[in-house]
Amino acid sequence: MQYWLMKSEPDDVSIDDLAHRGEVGWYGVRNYQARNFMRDAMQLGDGVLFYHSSCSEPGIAGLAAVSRLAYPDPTQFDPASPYFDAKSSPGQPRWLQVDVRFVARTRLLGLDELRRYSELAGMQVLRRGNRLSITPVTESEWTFITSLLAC
DNA sequence: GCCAACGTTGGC
DNA sequence: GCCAACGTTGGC
Repeated sequence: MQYWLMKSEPDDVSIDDLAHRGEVGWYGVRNYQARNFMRDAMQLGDGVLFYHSSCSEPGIAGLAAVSRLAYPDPTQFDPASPYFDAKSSPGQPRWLQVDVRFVARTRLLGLDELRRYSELAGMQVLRRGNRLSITPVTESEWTFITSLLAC
């Protein structure tokens, strides 16, 4: 069992969208490091901090869980998709996704607030210039954040 | 295999 | 819209 922070642009898929749909495919990852986390490390039931990025209030907006192991991301084969990859093929898919299911909506735990806790100072998402859309979260970080959000 | 150019991410 | 950070591409 591991824990992850996964970024989504709320204009694309927000925590409310996930709450409404129950489960979504995490399509559109086009970074090898993030893909490898999904392929090699994610397990069913892993905890996910659902993070809203590229928006007016970036931060953690809810909780989710990995509900399906890595499988090919269908958008890579769709010429109409912005995530189309001509160098990928169904026989040799380059990009993968997992499914995540809704667990809870939380208050928005903003980036500014996250930065205030020394317990979270090591989080990858807080590092300057960080762009990785999926990052591992330690058990102590997970425990700290979920207890904050339970209040 | 180096590295400059380029593109993307994402906070501000 | 700006710009820092950094991953990717491609010429050599």
